[in-house]
Formats: sequence, structure tokens, C-alpha cells
Amino acid sequence: MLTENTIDRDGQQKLYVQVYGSIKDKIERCQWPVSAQIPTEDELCITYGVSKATVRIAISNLVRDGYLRRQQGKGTFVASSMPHMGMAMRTIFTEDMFGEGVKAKKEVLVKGIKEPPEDIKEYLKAKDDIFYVFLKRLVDGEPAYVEESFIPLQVFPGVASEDISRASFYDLIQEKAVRKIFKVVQTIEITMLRGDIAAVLKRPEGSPALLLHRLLLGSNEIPIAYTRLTGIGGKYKIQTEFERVK
Amino acid sequence: MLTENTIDRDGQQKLYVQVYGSIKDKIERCQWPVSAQIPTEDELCITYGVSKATVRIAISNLVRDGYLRRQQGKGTFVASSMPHMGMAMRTIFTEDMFGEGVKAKKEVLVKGIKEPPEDIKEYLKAKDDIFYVFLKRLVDGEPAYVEESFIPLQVFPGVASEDISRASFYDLIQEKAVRKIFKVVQTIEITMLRGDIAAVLKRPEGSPALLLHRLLLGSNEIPIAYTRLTGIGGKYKIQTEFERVK
DNA sequence: TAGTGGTCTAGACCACGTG
DNA sequence: ACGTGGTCTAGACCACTAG
Repeated sequence: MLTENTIDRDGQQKLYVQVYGSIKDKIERCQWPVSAQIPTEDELCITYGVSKATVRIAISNLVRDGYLRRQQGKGTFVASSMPHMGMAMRTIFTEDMFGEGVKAKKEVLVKGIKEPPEDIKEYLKAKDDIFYVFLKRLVDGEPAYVEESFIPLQVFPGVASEDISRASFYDLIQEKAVRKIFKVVQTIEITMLRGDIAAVLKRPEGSPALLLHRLLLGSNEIPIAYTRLTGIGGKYKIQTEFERVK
Repeated sequence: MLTENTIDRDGQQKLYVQVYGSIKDKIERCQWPVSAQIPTEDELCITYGVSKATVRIAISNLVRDGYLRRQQGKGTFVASSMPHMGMAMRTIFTEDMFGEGVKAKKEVLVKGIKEPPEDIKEYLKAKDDIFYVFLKRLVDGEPAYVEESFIPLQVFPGVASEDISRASFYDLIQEKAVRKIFKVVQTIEITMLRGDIAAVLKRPEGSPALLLHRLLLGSNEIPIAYTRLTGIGGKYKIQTEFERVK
């Protein structure tokens, strides 16, 4: 299909799908190079002979799929990187035990202001006080994993008076913190159990464990909080569901 | 805030945000119970005194956030389960090596029709032939992980003639298979290396490894393909990025 | 101040699911 | 045939960004 600005009105294809395809085509052929500004919405209306609402649906879908980036008052731009394995999906990351342990319980072990390790200080780019929570999660009475969270008081002044063992840290932040979460970067790897954590989990030091880092970021990539989760091998599993959103 | 159907037109709050909040409120107070049909879009227009476009933005956002479910020709319904850690985000799951190995290369070891293990047969619910691919990925010449994929010929008849080593399996399916991917369920855990895989990865049998299962589903939860990825501990990391989509 | 994307209206007609 | 959500129009005005 050639890149034409013609819209087939008698055809079966929806108008906004045709506009979507035409714009996507131009991007993929680099007719509109990366980070270039594309024509304004009003111009596109004239080009394709459709109304603004139609153009906006097409553009919204292109933004959702990672092809474009919108900036109010400035314009619409070709997004920097093509979404490789990227998908606009509703994501559910659950931390679930093997075998669906029912009597799961969180138990806070340490809580308060603490000077964090250097690497975490780096991640959080925070100069002021950082709140620290260290908790373990029990399943059927057996320790299953430990969770360490670091959150600058600046972004969540009231954190000290929250019941952390009940809600998930994510929900708590989303509901009560100053900043909202816009991005999550999560890394999973295998490590050897650190001595102090091994003791809490009642496992020999150095036995293999699942280590999950999670950095929560606000708009403009500003760090909000950091969570580190260590689960013992064999018993612990992380399940993530991605569901396409319309 | 009480559940009222009043919209503040002089206020700062956008109309569709107010409508969003009011509906969300009704759902959370179980005034509209789970799986109940909510008023039609036209009715909501009258209730709130706004236009259809405004109501549709509010409802679209509620669908995106997992509160509602739309069915053309039937109506709009309260979604069955509240999204706990669910977010409508653009998701990028990358399989990245520790240290960003540049000279990464995929190498296909086995390829063809194969009778799959019972558990995978179960997942795929497929009665006919299943295509099997077994490949290893090298980073800087060293084996880093192996990947086993199972895909029924029914959903991807042309799979045998594709260059699997180049593209990702996900992209290939999305582009050329009969069915499109609508949902991904992914599980990560620690296991001991199986003998045959240990040999390929040049590691002792039984050493700890990262095991990632990934089930790709189409619309109506129909299984499309199954991928299993085994990476060695210490060297291998899985990074996932979640970015909120507007 | 000019130009952009963002919101909103008051309609119209279409496509789909059910009786 | 009817009611539902889905698409589409041709405007208007607002909010943000930049010169």
C-alpha cells in the first residue's frame, strides 16, 4: 500500500483505522522521522477530510501503541523508539505463592528513617530523609519472602503513620503520596541469600533466591520509591498478567 | 463525597473526570453491584447533563482501569474483579543480559513437529500438530539461556518457513499468525537445571536457574502459544517496564 | 499573541446482539 | 424491530507553550 492521504468512505474500514494506518505508514517509511513534529490535528482533519474527533481517535491509538507522543501546546511528535515487545495492556503483577497459600500474612520487622545503601540512594536521587520498611511475609506459618522498601519522606510525608502490613505499597502510594506512579521498572534475577535475610527466612546463607527490584517513577521519570523483594527458590513464584486494553 | 449525580460546571475539574469519579464511586459503594448493567450512555448523558462524547471518555477510562466492561449491542457492565495491582500501561518486557551483552545471537537447535509434554498439551488445549522450537541464545560467545516454544500449526500454519532466530516469537505471531495476542500470562520461578538443558548451557545439572513460562492467549482466552525460557543464575536478568498510557 | 493539543456540544447514523 | 454501544460531524471554547 502506498502512502496516500486518501480515505475510502464507502469501504468497510473505519475512518480512524484508515487514518491510523496512513500515519503509521508514514512513520515506518521514515517519511516522518523520529522526534519530528507531525502536522497539527486541524491540518490532518483537512488532509484526510475527517473531523477532529476522528483524527484524535487515530492519534490516541498511535500514542497508546508507542508510535507518537503528544505535548499540549506544542504538538505531536514521532516517538523516539519503536515499541519492540511493547504493548498497551492492563498489567497485573501479583506476588503469589506456590500452591496459593491462603493464610498469608505480612509482618513488619523494621520501620523508620534510615540511611539507605549507596545504590538505592543513587536510584532515588533523594537528598533528604528516606523511610525504610523491612517486612517478611508468611505463608502457612512459614516465611516465604522478605520485602525492603525505601521511600523519601518528601514524596510521602505521612508514610510513618500508615498500616503498611495491610495494603500493598503500590496502592498506598497511588492513593496517598504526593506524586503518582507513572512508570515501573522491574528487574528479576537469581542471587544467593544474604546472611541477615537468610536468618529471617530460616534458610542457609548462600542458597539460591529470587530477587526482584522495583523502581517506581512519577511523571518526568522522577523516582518515587524503591522496593526489593527476596523470595526463596522452589517455593516462590511471580506471576504477571498482561491484558490488552481497548 | 456523597454519591451525587451533580456536575460542577464552573469548577476546575474536567467534566469527564467528574463523571468518572461519580461512576467509580457507585461501583465501589456497590450501589452498582458486580456484573450488573449500568445505565446506557444516553441515559448517563441525561443524568449528568453532558454530551455523549464526554460520557464516553469517562467510561473508556473506567474500562481502561478495569472497573467496567463494554459489550456492543448489549450494554456496559460492572467488571467482575477489582484491579488490584492492575494498571493500564504500555508494557515492555525485555530479556536482557547482565551487562548489556552486545554480541547476542540466537541459534536454533531443534525445529519441527513434536509431541509436547502433557502439561503443555494441557495449556494449549490443542489436539492437532504442534510446532516445536528449541533455541539457545549466546552472549559474547557464552550460552546465556535456552528457549522452548510450542505453537499449534492451526494458529500459525506458516511457522515452519519463518526465520525464528531473527525476530521475537511474539512479534512473529502478532504479525503473521491467524490469531492475535490479547493476553499474556507469565510466571517466573527458580528451578534446578534439567540435564539436557544443563548440557546446552554448559553448567552442572541441578544448579539454580531462572525459569520463565509464558502463555500467549487470544481473544476469549484461547491459547495461542507457549514459551519456556531457562536462564542461568547470576548472569541472567529479566527486566520489565510498565509505562502509564494516556 | 499565535498556535497547539484538550475538552465539549448536540446532534446523526451505523453495527451488533437479542427477542 | 428495538435498544445498545460505536462512529462521525462541524463546529466552539479552553489550557498550555513559546516567541
